Amino acid sequence: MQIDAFQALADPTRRRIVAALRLGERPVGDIVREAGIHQSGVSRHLRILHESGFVSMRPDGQHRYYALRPEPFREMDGWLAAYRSLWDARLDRFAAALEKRRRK
Amino acid sequence: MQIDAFQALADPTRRRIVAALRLGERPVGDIVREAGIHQSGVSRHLRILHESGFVSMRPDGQHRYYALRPEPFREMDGWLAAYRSLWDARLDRFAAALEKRRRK
DNA sequence: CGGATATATACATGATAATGTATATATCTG
DNA sequence: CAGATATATACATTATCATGTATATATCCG
Repeated sequence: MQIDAFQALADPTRRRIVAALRLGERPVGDIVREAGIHQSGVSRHLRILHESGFVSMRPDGQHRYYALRPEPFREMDGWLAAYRSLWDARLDRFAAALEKRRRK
Repeated sequence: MQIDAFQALADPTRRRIVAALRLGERPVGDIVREAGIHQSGVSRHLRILHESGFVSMRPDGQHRYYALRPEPFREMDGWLAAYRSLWDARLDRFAAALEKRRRK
């Protein structure tokens, strides 16, 4: 994996692609229509999203279906968790409770 | 504000700086010691973090104290929320409901 | 005032990254 | 097999970015 989750999301076009996959898997052609850049660029962005774990790929004939994968989102959420007390005291308490529960 | 929260966090050194501020405000000198790059680089990173809303600055004599601000973290959490059903078990039922709906 | 300390900025440089065009590869259809 | 369609990749170009060195600015202290 060449680049990390944060770097993968740094590019706005990649975030648009990720958003386009929110409702389920899509073939590249669909994504190109929403991305606003050339097909070759979308293909490269998809490779980066794949390498960084954000998407899976399922070939089907001449199509390739891309779909979101949960891991990097979990990772980002884990990173955010360390700062959650900064802005939401209630959530912090909730997280502590969850943590306690998980350890039982 | 020139760059967005995702771009601000894309750089590992900036994430190290953010981490160094987790326990409260620090003067630049402290941060330089933890950042692993030259003072001028830290200063530039702090400017970027400031412009993207991640840090506040409080001058005090010849020192400048930087501290984390909550807004961009909230923003990131809001972004993540749209994908939470992907991976958060508590939201599984919600996701299933959405899926069912989409197929109709 | 004058030197020391803390921080920011200008400049040059090397690295990385996003993009389009053109082309390659694979698969489908007749 | 031949053309059409879907996707990926090579290449060139341009823009952005991280970094160090050197210097500027501001504040402190004697």
